[in-house]
Amino acid sequence: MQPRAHVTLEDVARAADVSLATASRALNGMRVTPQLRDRVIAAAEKLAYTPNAHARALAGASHRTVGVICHDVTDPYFAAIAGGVMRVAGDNDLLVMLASTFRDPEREIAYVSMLRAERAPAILLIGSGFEDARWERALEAELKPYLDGGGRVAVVSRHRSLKVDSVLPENRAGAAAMARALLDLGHRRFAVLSGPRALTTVADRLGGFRDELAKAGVTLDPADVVEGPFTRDGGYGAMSELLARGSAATCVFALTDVMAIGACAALRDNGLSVPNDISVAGFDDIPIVRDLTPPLTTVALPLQRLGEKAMELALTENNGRRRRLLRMGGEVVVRASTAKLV
Amino acid sequence: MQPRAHVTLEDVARAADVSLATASRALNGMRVTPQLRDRVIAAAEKLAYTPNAHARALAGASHRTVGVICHDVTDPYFAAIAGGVMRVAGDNDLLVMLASTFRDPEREIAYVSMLRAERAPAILLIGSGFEDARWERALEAELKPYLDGGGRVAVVSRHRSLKVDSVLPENRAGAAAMARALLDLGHRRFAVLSGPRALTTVADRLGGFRDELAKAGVTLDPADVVEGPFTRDGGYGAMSELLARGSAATCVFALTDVMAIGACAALRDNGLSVPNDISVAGFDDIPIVRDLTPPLTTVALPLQRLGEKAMELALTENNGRRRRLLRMGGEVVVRASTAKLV
DNA sequence: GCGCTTTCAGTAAGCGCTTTCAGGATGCTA
DNA sequence: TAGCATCCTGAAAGCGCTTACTGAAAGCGC
Repeated sequence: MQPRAHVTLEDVARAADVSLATASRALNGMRVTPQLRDRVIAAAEKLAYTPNAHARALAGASHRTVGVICHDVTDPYFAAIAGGVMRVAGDNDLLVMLASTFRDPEREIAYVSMLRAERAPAILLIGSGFEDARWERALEAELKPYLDGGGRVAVVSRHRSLKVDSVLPENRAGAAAMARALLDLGHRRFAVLSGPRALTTVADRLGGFRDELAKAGVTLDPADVVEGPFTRDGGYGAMSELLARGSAATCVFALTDVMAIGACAALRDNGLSVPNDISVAGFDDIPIVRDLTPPLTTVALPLQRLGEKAMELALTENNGRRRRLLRMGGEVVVRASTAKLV
Repeated sequence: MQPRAHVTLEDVARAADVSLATASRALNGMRVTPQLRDRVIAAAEKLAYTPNAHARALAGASHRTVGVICHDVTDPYFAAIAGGVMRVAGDNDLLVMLASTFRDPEREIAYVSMLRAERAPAILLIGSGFEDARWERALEAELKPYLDGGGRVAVVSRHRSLKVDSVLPENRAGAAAMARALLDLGHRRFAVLSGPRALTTVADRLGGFRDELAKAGVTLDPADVVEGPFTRDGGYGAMSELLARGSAATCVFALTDVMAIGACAALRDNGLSVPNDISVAGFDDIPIVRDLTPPLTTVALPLQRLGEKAMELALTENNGRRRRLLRMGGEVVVRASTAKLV
């Protein structure tokens, strides 16, 4: 038998000798005589029938694939959050579509647009927004009609204009707490490995850290703030740059754990010991940092929970009033990568 | 103005005062008088129109979202491969939909079925298959009609029955090479931290390792092979179990790097030093293991390349003849986690 | 046994889009 | 200026499915 390109419901109906409507009903578990239903199901199985999701969606049946857009699934930070999202989605019998923008605002818009086109019931935006008015307007322009059309949106970690449910990790206060913890250890001269200024997360963490230091009368020398991509290699490069500049900092605060990992590698490659020669702290508490030697001091964020909460928000009605889950995490976990200065 | 639930092409056509056909053509860049086209585009923008992807797909337009199914995006191994897939997909202007099965065969089938329903142009299956005849048949039953319907499928790392293009990491020979490398270091008593027997990858790696040892007259004591989940905690647990058993092994081979990381943590927690007290080796060469202390000896797989190749296979015609990219990677990289036994 | 409600299968009307086909301008040749 | 090819535009036919709506048959009370 020559296989048909696609087996349709009509084929099934014909094979079972029933009408289209009956076939549809039988397959969707609606009231149909058991005898007919069995015939339809048998026919469907024999023909390896799979309903065309597009036709189904078009005909009005809701569909169950939510979209999750993050910067980079390859980054453990996003992977952990996505893990949380998928957990809750799985519990609710939803399929998850994960997309990476690789921090390209254009691509983010493209994905939102696509998800909108797919009539996904919900879109989750994970990760820092950009400090870019043009992008903000464009995203707004995509999201507004989507929301008006009944779409649900929840975001993790972007607090700007968007009028949607959000889960906000404690970036600013977390960084401030880290400043205090490091000051308590006796450090007075700090360096910061920063990420792209365009990310709101960078502004928050750097600001929180700097302001708290200022309260203690410690200022951050601009030469001690090095910017690099939010990646392991970005951290490596930034740390190398810092060493090249001959910074006198006794403690380096990397704005993400991933960068901190790169920084530690750079230090090791330069024959410096953490924390004996220099202390290193990170932010996020991604799972791996506990297993590093030395384990990394960092600001703990309940990553998996952030994802779970975001999915839950998107799943429940908000009655048009935006909800915000503030102050998620932000506690400093002091491990062995930071030394007490005597 | 009360926002419509969904702006349709018809709304745009009416606003621009043209026919449906013209609106469609204008928006799709087909030949239309510039004047009309501008009017249509202006109207579309004003109304924040986004074409309904389902209607479009149903009407026959091809769509550009490929599906990637892996065991767990949260695992750096899959994340790295997925990264490669996305790179190539991005270059080809494709959107990628990532799904995690969490090693549940049922869920894998569900995702394939869904992707089939979505009429995704290609499906990529990443990661070991299961040694389970029932599952194999069910998957076959999903894939066959999909392929017959013109769908493209490529797999990474599952070499069983499936008649589809595949990229096969050098599991068996890689493990054998590792056995030789470890023997060369002088080790004679080994332990293996294994994954679920149901995974073909486990059979290959364990078999390759064991057989190569046998060639050198070294046998693997069954008590020195501990099974656990392919996760960090799985490795931790398996290593703990091994210690509890009082194994005399001088070298532990974990079937994946992720497990090896857990194993190192367990050893550290037990006050044992790697590699002084015991050597540890892994498999995969996920990016992080270079940054561990000590950096991990492992079998290097070109993870990103595996993903890229798979995507490329799925993108190019195979004329019904299945292609296999064999012997990808498999070289042993000796780092500091394994010591020479004198 | 008659008229009523109830149950269930079938008919057909879309969902929003692409695309074929046909027809009306337009421009060109002779 | 008639005749023909060339372009565009619009009308309409689906793509495969869901779901009113319709109507027939069956079950009920009197």
